[in-house]
Amino acid sequence: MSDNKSTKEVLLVTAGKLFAKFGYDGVSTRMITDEAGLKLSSIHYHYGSKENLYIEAFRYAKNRGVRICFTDVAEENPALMDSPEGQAEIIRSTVYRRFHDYFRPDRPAWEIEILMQEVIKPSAAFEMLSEKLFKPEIESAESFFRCIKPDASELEAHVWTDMFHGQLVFYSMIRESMKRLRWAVPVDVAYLQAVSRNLSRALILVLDLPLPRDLK
Amino acid sequence: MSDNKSTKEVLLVTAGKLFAKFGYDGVSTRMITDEAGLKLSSIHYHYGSKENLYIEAFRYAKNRGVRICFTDVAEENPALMDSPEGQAEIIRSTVYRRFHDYFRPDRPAWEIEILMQEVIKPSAAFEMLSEKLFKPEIESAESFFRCIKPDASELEAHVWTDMFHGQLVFYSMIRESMKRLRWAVPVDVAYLQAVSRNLSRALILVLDLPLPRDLK
DNA sequence: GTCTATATCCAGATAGAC
DNA sequence: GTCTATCTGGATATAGAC
Repeated sequence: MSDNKSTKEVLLVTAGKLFAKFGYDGVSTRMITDEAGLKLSSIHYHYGSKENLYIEAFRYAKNRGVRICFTDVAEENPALMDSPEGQAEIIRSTVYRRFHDYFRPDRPAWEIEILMQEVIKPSAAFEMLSEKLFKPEIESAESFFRCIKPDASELEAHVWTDMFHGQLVFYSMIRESMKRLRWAVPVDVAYLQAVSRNLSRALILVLDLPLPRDLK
Repeated sequence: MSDNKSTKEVLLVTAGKLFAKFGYDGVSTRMITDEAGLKLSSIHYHYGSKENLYIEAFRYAKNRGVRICFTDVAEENPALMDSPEGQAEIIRSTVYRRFHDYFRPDRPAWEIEILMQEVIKPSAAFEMLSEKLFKPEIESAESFFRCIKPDASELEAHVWTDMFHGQLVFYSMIRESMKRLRWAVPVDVAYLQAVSRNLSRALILVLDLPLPRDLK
């Protein structure tokens, strides 16, 4: 048996990092095994094929993290839904926690990037993803917005939802090019906290809710 | 000579569409020529290499459209900078015109997508782009924000700028997956008008400027 | 379980007839 | 300018020794 499990995991994580960075087509099996200090055939022994290795890395990334949505926060403290101040607080808290979940420094960036790649360039794995990961997410946000603004059109609820998810997708994917465009200003924890704060303010103001004290 | 120019153009547009959709690595030269109804060697005759064809398609896309920025609109009517109402109007107008430029129905989507791909997955062409396309764009937005909010931190100016460009990148890239996630709600002209309206409102409110009448 | 060697295929590019 | 035929390299995957 030797350290079977360890080798398999090393392959998965090494592959995950590379797939997240260069995309499925941009990574060769040799790149993965060279990087991992293993031989080419180890991929086929442990995973059968490159595609299957991708799917496993993907699944692994999908099952990590917390990914709290608006409705989860609302359910934690239902009284918040009753006042505009409480509704604003749900938004502030959800945005903050989601940014924290996605971008906390001890979380490998590839785990988010490999998921976001699918949104931008859907592959064969997209259906699996969209049902279990994206759709519940989107529906939660939309139902929250429609609940606090029952007079809003369906279109408006979509657009508000997109504003949230759009920022998450954007900052997950553009860190490399940001490094090259604004080398003096790193997209680090402080930067993303400012983004989170700004996004909360934007959503709360656009929804015509009162700003919490610390967002004034 | 025969119809030399026409063949060359057909190759460029066909390749551009495919590169925008599948990325550079995701497209083979044979895919391009099959799609165009031509033979493989036509690429090398007219463009020398696959990479060069990509760069030419890229250049072509880069040189189309208008891409008005905040400072352009401000310069068109300098008096607007003097009042908060005018500043809000600059934002409204810039966002509207930019969305119109990017997403108007008679504009082939690939011309935008091939540019945005570079932001998400920078290639060898990135430097060429970033100097002439992205950097001026970013600097224009930042200098506008710093001009109307001189007390804001550098970080805040960046974050506001990102909110604008983030939405443009997001809606340029996610149309395919949106089709599959929210098939009942097409991301069409009406949708993108709602997005533009919402983004204007968000920027104006976040900057603490007065909302124009039609955005109330 | 991991290695080497190899099979098979498809990519980008080139040569040369027409 | 466009074609067919071909070169060369790199890709995924497999076979079989250890």
